[in-house]
Amino acid sequence: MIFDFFKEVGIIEQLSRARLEARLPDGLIAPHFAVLNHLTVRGDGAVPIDMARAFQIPKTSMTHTIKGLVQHGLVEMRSNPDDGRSKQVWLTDKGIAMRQEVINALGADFALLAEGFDMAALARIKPTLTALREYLDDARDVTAGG
Amino acid sequence: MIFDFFKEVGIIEQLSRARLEARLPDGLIAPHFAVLNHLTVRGDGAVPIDMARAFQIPKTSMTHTIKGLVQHGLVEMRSNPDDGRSKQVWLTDKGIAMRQEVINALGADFALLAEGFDMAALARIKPTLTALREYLDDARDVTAGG
DNA sequence: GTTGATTGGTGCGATATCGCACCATATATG
DNA sequence: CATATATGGTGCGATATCGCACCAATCAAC
Repeated sequence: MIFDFFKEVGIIEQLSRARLEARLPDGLIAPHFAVLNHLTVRGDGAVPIDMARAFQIPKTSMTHTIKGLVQHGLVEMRSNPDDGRSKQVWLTDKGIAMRQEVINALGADFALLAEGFDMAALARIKPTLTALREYLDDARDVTAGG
Repeated sequence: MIFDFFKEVGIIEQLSRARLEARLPDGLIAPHFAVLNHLTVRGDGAVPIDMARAFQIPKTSMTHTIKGLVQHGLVEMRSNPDDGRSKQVWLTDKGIAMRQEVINALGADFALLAEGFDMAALARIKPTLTALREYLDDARDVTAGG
């Protein structure tokens, strides 16, 4: 049944998140890492509201996550020269280093996974997951029956 | 890359959870529904600690979730005649009815999804997801590099 | 059977999520 | 350019998650 499909997705998300967070320093959780990663991959100095939209979370949640990163010295907030309302979030050297360490540790985790599980099978189903994600993303505001 | 696989899983989880919660009465979220569903599918009168283990969450979290369901009159707590330490969680008529209404609403959501997305493709990749979930589940305590 | 260890539940505190309200700034309208 | 509207950020309160500590009940070891 299709309901079970999403149940499996939920469990895998929970288990993989637990493994990620086991690699993070005390006091940091998945959303913190997601921000560091976003800044690295999509470009440093992002505006908080833009990341909130990218993650599809409320802006108050993003404010809170960034505050935690600032307190740990992993990012710093700067005023945005182009817009006095908004700010920019910049990685610190410590933040760059910490993300890299986590990436390295995750590499070991993935290597272990590859020893016991058919990674090619995951690569094979990834396009379908991507298509589903894109569909759900686009149809975000479409509701059945009101 | 394999990292992106889990990223897709995370996003799909987030989007599907949002859609589920849009179908729930005010004040109830996915974990509440998960408990109602568990009691319906796996058997009524479950012991809280057993559900906490099934969901792989701390027992304090389960206590909290059940408390919310009790306050909404959807389940009731009874003492366990077989073990004075533990309790049992039983669905109320209201709880049974509420779950069914949500199931019905989700049916409409799934029908809408089926109109725009290839459900057979999801059915095709489900076994791989199940295998991955089982693997991660079994290897829960195995760590790479300590 | 007494005693120590284990187990199930919960109060409490720290942190997370998020809606509401508010303020500062920017943009649009005239 | 004065004013209305929109936008970005944050304080606050409600609820969620979860580790720690504690208690009651059970089980294990003798």
